[in-house]
This record gives sequence, C-alpha cells and structure tokens, in this order.
Amino acid sequence: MARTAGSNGPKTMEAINKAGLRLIYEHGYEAMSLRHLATEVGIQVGSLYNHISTKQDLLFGLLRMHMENLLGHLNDTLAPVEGAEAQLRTFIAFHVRYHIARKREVFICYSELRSLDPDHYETIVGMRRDYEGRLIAILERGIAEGCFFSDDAPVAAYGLLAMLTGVCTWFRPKGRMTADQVVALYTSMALNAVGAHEHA
Amino acid sequence: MARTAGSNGPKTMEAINKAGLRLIYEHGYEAMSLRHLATEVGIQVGSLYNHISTKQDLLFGLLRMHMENLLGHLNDTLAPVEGAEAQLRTFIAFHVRYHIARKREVFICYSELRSLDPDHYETIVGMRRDYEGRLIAILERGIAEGCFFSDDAPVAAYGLLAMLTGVCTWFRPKGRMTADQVVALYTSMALNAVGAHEHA
Amino acid sequence: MARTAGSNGPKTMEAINKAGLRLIYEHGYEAMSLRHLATEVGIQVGSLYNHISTKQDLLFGLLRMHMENLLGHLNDTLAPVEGAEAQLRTFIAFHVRYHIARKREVFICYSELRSLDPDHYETIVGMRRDYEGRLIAILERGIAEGCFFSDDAPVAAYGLLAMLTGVCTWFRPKGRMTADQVVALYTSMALNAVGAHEHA
Amino acid sequence: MARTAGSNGPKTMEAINKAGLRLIYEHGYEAMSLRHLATEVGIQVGSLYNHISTKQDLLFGLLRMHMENLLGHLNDTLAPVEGAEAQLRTFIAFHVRYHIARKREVFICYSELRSLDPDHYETIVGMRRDYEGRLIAILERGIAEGCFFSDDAPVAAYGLLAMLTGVCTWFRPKGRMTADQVVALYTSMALNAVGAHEHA
DNA sequence: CATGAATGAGGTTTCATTCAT
DNA sequence: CATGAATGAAACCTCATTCAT
Repeated sequence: MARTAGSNGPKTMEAINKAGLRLIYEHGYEAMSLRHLATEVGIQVGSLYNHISTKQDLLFGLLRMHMENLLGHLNDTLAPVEGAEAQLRTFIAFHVRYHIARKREVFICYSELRSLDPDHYETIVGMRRDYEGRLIAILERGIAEGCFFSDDAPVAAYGLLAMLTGVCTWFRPKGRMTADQVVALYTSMALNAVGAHEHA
Repeated sequence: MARTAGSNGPKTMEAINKAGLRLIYEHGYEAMSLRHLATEVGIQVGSLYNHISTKQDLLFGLLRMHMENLLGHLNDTLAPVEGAEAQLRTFIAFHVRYHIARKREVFICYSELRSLDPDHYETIVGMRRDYEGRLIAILERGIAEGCFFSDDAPVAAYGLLAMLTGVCTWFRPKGRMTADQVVALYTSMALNAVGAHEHA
Repeated sequence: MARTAGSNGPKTMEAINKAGLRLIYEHGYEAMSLRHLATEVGIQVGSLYNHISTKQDLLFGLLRMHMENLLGHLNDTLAPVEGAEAQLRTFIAFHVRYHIARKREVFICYSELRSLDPDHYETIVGMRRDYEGRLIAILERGIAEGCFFSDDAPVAAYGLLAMLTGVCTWFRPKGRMTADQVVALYTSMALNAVGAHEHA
Repeated sequence: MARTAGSNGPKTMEAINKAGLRLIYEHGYEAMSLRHLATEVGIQVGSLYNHISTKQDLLFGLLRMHMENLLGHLNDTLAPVEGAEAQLRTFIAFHVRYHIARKREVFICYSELRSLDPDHYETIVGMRRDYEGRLIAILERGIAEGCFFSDDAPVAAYGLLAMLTGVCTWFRPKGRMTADQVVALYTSMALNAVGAHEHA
C-alpha cells in the first residue's frame, strides 16, 4: 500500500514536531516512544525516519528551534529600547509573555537538558547562557548607572529569571488573571527586588 | 550462594534510597534502570525487590520522605516566630538553606512529578500545596497588617518560591558565594519584591 | 541488519500458530516461553510482537480458531442428516475423526481453559456449550421419539462426549486400530450406552 | 524473630499439601508460585524448604499419594467381589464416587503429568497403568465368560474410564443429581456400552 | 523450625532503528 | 515517501532456591 493520498513531506515534518513537542512535554523524552509519536501523527514508526534521523535529533531540533526563536525575538524586542530600567521592563514583559505563550517549549528546554547528547547539551546551554547574559548586562548597566541595586548582578539575574519563568507553571489563560495583569505584577515585584524606584 | 556476608536489610534499603536519589537526579526516573541502581548498590537486580515493591514505589517513597521532612522542619522552624516580617525572613532562610542542602530531592520533586501514578501524584502535589500555603498565609497576614504590599498574595508567593527555589540550580558549595551570603541576598530581594521596608 | 530475505508476514504468522500449537500441547501454555517459540519459528523474540499482541492473545487465537472450525464443520456435517439415530451416528463419527485429526487443538482447548483471561474464558466456554448443545438436542429428540433411552439427556451427553473425546489420549495413527475401526467400536458402545438397538 | 508459637512440623506439612493441591488445581503447577503457596500457608517462602525439598517434589508427593490411595482403596473394594459383572458394577461405583470426592487430585493427576520429571512421570504413569489394568482384566474375564461383549477390551476400558472420569468435570455436590443417581445412571450406560444385560 | 535477604536465571514486553518492497 | 517485518538490546519484574541468623 502506498502513502495516504494528499499527505506530503513538509506537512508531515510539521506534524511530527508538533506532536513531538506535546508528547515530550506530557510524558518526557525518555517516556515518549516513537511508536506513540507515530500513532499521533498517523503514520507508521518506520516512516518517521523519512523525516528525522534519530529520536535524539528530534529533541535537539525542537530545543534549538526554541532557543533561536527566543534569542531572535529578544534581540528584536530590545534593540530599539534605551536606558537600563526601560530595558529591564521590556525584558520582563517579553520574557513573561513569551513563556506564557510557549510554555511547553520552555518547560522541555529545562527538563530535558539532561537527555541531550553532550554536544547538543553544550549547544543549548550555550544559547541559554547568551540569553541570561542579556539580562545580566542590563542589570550591570543599571547598577553602574545607579538606578538598580544589587551586590551581585548574575545572582540577581538568576533570581529574577527563576521568578519570571515560574509563571508558566501556574498561569492558565482562562484563570483569575490576564497576561497583562501578570506582566504588571511581576514587573513591579522584579523592579522592587532590584531596588528600582517603581513608578509605572 | 546466598547473600554476601555482612550485608543486611536496613543498610541495603538505605543504600538503595541513596543511590536511587542520585541516579534519578542525574538521569531522570525513566532513564534510570534498576540494573544500574542494583549495580551501584552492589546487589543483583532481583534483590532490589526484597526492599522495594516496584520502581514507582521507590520514586514515591523518596518524594514522600522529602515532602514530609520539608513540612516537618518548616513547621518546627516557624513555630516560635511571631510577626509577618519575621516569619517571612525565617521562611526565606529556611527555604534557601534547605534547598541548597537537599538540591537533589528538591529537583526530582519537581521534575519527576509527571512520572508518578495518579494517586501518588495527588499525594505529593497536595503536600506541596500545604507548603506553598504556609508562605501564602504569611504574605496575606503581612498584607493585612500593612507591612507587605501585593495585589495578589498567591501569585506573589509563587513568584518568591520560584525565585528562592531557583537557587539550587546554580548554587555550588565551593562557588563564589557562601550560603549565608545567598540567604542575605535573597532575603533582601524577596522582602523588597513584596514591598517590605528592608532594614536588616 | 533488517529482516531475513525471503521471509514475510503471512507465512510468519502461520509458522507462529503452528509452532505455538505444538509447544503449548507439549509443555503447556505457562511452561512455553516466547523465547522458545521464537527459536522454533526462527525469528527473534521481539519479532513475535509484529504478529501477536500478547502471549494470551496467541492462546486465545488458537482456541477460538479451533472452536469456530469445530462448530462450522459440525453444522455442515449434520445439516443433511435426518432422524435422531442417524444424527447420533453422524455426530459420533464426526467427533471421533475430528478429535483424532486435531488432537492437539482438542487437548489444549480443555487443558488451557484455566489460562484464559476471564473474558476469553467465557467466549470459549460459550462455544463449547454450543457444541455440547448439539449432542444434547440429538439425544433429547431421540428420547422423545423413543429410539434412545436415558433419564437425563445432558448427563448422558457429557458421558458420551467424555468417552469419545478420550480417544485422542490414546489413539496412535500407526497403532493397533485404524480410525475406521475406532469409529465403529465407539459408535457401537455409544449407541448401546443410550439404549439404541444397534444394527449397523 | 522465631516461629509463631504453637505451629509445628506435621501440621505445617499438612497445610502445605492442602494448599498446594488447591493452588495447583486452580492455577496449574507452572502458574503456582511458591510465594503464593507460602502466603496461603501463612509462612515465608524460605520456610517451605523445611518441609519440601523442591517444587517438583511437592507435585510428585501429591500425585503419588493420590495414586497409592486410589489403588489401595480399589483393591480393598474389589477383593471380596466375585463375578465379572459384579466386579464391573463395583468398579464403576468405586470410580465414580472416588472421582467425585477427590476431583482435584484426579484432575491434576491428568493435567500435570507433563510437569513431572521423566522419572517421576514413569512412576505415576505406571501406577495409572496398573489401575487401568484392573478394569481391562475385568472386561476380559467378562468377555471370556460371555457376559460382556467387545472387540477390544483395552479400548473399551479406555472408553469407559474416560466416560466415568468425566463426571468430575461437571458434577456439583449441590447440583441436580445426587452421587447415588449419578452412579446408577453411569452404571447403566457403562454396562449397556459393553453389552451386559442390564437388570439392576 | 521460621525468617529475610540474597542469588542468577528467566519471564513477557517495549524500544529505537533498519530496510526491502 | 509510506509500509510492515525484522533486529537485538534492554526494560521491569518474578521465580525457585539457599543459607546465616
């Protein structure tokens, strides 16, 4: 029997990525079997290998795509903004909104790091370090300019990132708060935390 | 041949828990094989089943033990403290120190929730809710008393918890900062974040 | 390396059924390991699962196939026959010949009932009850018509069935008697047992 | 910890035999685990080995005990009886009653033959052959004396034995018929089957 | 005589991956 | 590009049996 009429390569790859993201999010990389994935996509296991080279490659592809997206959008968003405090506000809003919108990508990007091959691990961790570096730089500039206060910019950055990232573990689109409210609340907490005089 | 001379029950169970905790932390529950665990403990795979009933039970046992410990110590620590701000300071110090000391337990208690059977999941999540509830209560009292400020105590609590918990992802005992310094820094950030007038 | 050149699906399934039947007959369902079965078929253990879903399914498949065959052939054989005595003679000849020819299927259909899952058990026992029902009906008609005699048609039927089925425990194709002789002898005994005036 | 006060050797052995018989009857020898047996008896697995030497020995013990009992009682019962027809009637009544009373022993003595080691197998099959021999001898004498009719005494004996033994697959103590009625009915069928003039 | 911890083999099943068709 | 049958390793778990205590 030949393939189902109408199906085609790019669409299948897209379907694999989509289903793969969901399944890894729900069950974890190790616990997701390619059989399960194939069933969700509607093809046979063997057919997956027309689109991916290994299971590991599927994971790496998803994580790299996510990190490239994240970094790209952050750069685009920060580019036109000037001043440490304005940049921090922009960063916070961007981070929270992005993490709400892509909570599955974000989650597996933390939880499945340990499932990556050493090389792939280094690549992804490097990109994450770049991302963190952007926030650290903002804080350092703010501290130098006197508008923020902290004894240790990196540690402060890790604290803020953890706080902001945590939003995707409890936020529900139809919950008690809107995304705008969450952004406002966290912006306030984060600015206070680093000693900025809040007046927004 | 029967058992190795000198080995015995309680010691073996202890060794299983210890090695199990480490292996789950390092490779994840799914990726940790009982073969691997048995090798680390120095017994045969089948012998594990003289001490645990299933792999799932090992995980649940570790997580429940951790949560009971956490809740017990928190209660003991908070009991003699009065006043919202003092309680918040106590909570922060306790949380940070505990999470630094037990980073592996803490990590798997978040990352392996999805590997729990539904019943076990409910049990652990319920205990975690109890723990969060203690912080929420402190914040609510402080807000009512006017010493803290936040529009939403639960969300503020989640934010603080995420920030404080994050410490165990980057803290290294022999790193740049001592545990005391981290406690001081995070106490400052957290109190500021909820609008307490910091003066400690 | 992929599959052995020349092997293919239907042939493998057939080989599995054939070897499975023999091994279950020889060692019993519980005592037959899938390792053993795979070796006999000439494939790897895991490959069995391209053709069966579980070990239990293999057993159920064999038993159901057997019972469907048995019932189908009985109906075909009895259809054109009229009169209670002629039908009894036909039943006896059919039963004995079929049980001689398929002694392994017959044996496991009795001996491995207890290895069936409850649902599967009910299905097979139901089919066996249908089969017994055909003989009971013949006896009841004969008793009503006065050509047989018995105080209890079902019990008489069970007695006859046990006697006739027993043949497959001792009959050897190259033994002292031919199948025809066995049929003649058992026909005589069975007809006498239910009081028919034997004159064949 | 020492043994439970009051328990003792012979009682434990008796309990093992009793529970073993039931479990083998219900699940089969292969499917019955010594763990299961120990639980039923109320001791630990290891303790079984104070009473049996191997699992195989437990089975053999049960079967040999059964066959010795069966042969012993048959001999006692037949000893005072004279005349082929009277002996056949006695045999039938004995066999049916015994098989009703000990249906579990009877069942496993057929179904678990294949689980016996070659030596044990020969022993039990030999005893069974002795038992069958008694019936064959009765038939042969009756045929010689002209009171029975059959072309083949052994095959007739196998037929009768199968019929009579089958009773333990359907007889229920609280069912439609009493044991006496079953004996009467099967005596009638069996005597008719071998052409004896029934007049009891 | 009972216990509990150990062994080592083996059980069924699932897995990622390959490849002729 | 899809299929289905194959591989071989490995998964969790159970088993009969042993023996120091």
